[in-house]
Amino acid sequence: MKRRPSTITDIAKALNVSASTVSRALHDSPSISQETKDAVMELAKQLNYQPNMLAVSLLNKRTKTIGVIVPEITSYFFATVISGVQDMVEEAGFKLIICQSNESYEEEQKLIETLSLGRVDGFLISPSSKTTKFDHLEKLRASGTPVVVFDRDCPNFEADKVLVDDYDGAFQAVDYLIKTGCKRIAHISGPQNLTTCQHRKKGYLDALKKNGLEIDELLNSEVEGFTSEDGEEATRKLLDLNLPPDAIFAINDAVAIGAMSVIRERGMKIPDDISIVGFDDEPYSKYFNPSLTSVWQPVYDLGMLSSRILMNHIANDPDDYEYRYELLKPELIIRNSSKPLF
Amino acid sequence: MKRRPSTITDIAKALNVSASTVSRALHDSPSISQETKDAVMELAKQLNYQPNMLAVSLLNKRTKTIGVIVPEITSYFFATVISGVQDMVEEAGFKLIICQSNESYEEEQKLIETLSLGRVDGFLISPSSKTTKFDHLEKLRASGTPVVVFDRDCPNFEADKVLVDDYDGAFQAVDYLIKTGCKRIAHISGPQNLTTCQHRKKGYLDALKKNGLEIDELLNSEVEGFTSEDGEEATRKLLDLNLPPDAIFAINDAVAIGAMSVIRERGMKIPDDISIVGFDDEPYSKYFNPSLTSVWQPVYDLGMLSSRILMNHIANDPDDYEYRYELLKPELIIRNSSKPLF
DNA sequence: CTGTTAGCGCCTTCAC
DNA sequence: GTGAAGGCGCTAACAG
Repeated sequence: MKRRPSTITDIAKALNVSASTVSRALHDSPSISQETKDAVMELAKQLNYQPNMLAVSLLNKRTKTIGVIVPEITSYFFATVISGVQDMVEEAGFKLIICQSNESYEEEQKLIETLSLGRVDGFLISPSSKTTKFDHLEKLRASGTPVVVFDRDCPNFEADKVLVDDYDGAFQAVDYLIKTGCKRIAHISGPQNLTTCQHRKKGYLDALKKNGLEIDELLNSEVEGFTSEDGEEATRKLLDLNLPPDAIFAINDAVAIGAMSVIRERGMKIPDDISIVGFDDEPYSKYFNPSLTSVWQPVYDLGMLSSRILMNHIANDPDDYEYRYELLKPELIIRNSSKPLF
Repeated sequence: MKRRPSTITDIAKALNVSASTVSRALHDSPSISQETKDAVMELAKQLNYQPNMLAVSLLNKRTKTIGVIVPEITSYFFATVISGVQDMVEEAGFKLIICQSNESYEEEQKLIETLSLGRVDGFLISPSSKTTKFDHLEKLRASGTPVVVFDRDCPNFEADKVLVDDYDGAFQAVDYLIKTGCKRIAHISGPQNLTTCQHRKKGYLDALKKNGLEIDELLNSEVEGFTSEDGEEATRKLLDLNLPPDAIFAINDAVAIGAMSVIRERGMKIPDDISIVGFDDEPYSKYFNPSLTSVWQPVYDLGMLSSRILMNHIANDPDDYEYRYELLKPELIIRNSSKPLF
């Protein structure tokens, strides 16, 4: 049943014309008689001819494919970014090869390697939490492959970057908690070699300082991963302190959810005994009980913008290209896991 | 800065040998002197030579790439399936091109078309909820491209299939609700041209019948999408009935979550006034308040198995290939949104 | 051990 | 208007 796909040469032979003529006819070149065109077109349809993009790519050195590397695909955040990317590049006729590094530096390296061999036209990358060296990215840059870094920054690596103002988001959240009367605000922070986590922590600290609150090291608990289980564990520790917190600002919603569950277990009331704020504003967050106050990020737009910049860079790559740096603004969404302002 | 990647010919010229020799040396062919090999290897490293997979693919007609088409990538279900697929095929050196049809038949068609041009070695497909004709898939089959259909069946289309026993999952859920004393059990069903939704509905109906409960058409509310918002709307209707239900079996967790929120709004108690059961057992479901009883599916395994079957089919494709049909078993996870058995 | 030839499928000169 | 030739990068015969 498996038969060889038909080629331009097949058509040429059957019609007793040259392959070039067929190629031109298929591309509707003006220098081909209508007669020939019609004949070619018809036979092409009949033979179910489909151009072999591999051959075309080999010839003009462009695959119309871009590689996307994310730490993981199952999180709402990255899945939505990808969705935005997809919708953007599709119009331009680009395909996506999506890969997850599983937060591993080695896997990330290998993925870039492999995709390079396939000659993707550009990369969209959010580095793993273990990535601290960027040689693999430098290599891409050296070879002239456009790269856009998104969400998680790669310090000292020059490229187009589309990031979120995590500092601002965190600052807003904590400043708000303070204004609602919280005095001992804890932070469950993420891996500190991720810029996003650094910036959120800094935003937290600066909000405390600005409001004249003392900084207590014990109130900062760092988690390895980003799951609710991580949040549960961190929260238990915080609640076991001699002076437990009256608010928790969590690195993300998943962790916040874990925190809420532990707090409920202990019979404490949210937000009366303790306020909770998350980060990401996942779709479910408003459905929790109480609904979760969280920092919303323009995730879909992040994907759209990153890919637009990449496509632009690919289409038009002068020697004096100036890297773009975009910082998107997050927004605090106030719900019932924190107290109202008045 | 953008320089042409070096090729086998570059190395050959520099070393005054033929391209074939270089090719053989790079592949560590036994018929090449160690001397030459060393020289080639060294220069290759020096020039940062990377084989052009496009050329290789063009030659041996295999791209080591498989196309994955899902309705949407942002749902926990499909994202996790993809994760399983990724982990499986990676070992075999395959890449993934992941695309979402956005539940549109047209987009699905176009995606298959485009990926075919790129000569992917096989397809992993879960059809859109609008897909009722399978000509696009038949075309693939005719061209000899292996296709594995997963989760959502394509009736009358012959292919490898890896599905979940949705009927069984639904039956378990509803049977359990009845055993805990529920008498008026509603079902919020999904688009009925999806086999998954059909089967869940049938499981629901059969469980009622088997237990001698009357079937009330009013207790079945069908939603278009799979979001919590859809669930809210459907639930409002159900609660507004003259004889409202004392339990709701929802097509998935997202819908169930929406249902819970409406029920809380109305001041009713879960599960005392009304029990809720979802489907998918998403990671957050156990963190809701009350935690959600749900039907768990072996999602990751679904991805692993589907891709294993596909890779197998690709590697070894005799004329008398027998399509495989796998039906994975779901499992009811009992939590606090439903009453205990005793 | 190594080189030559040919070709994967397509397109782009350069001829006529 | 159309054809022939050459080449994208690589590999698999077939010769030595």
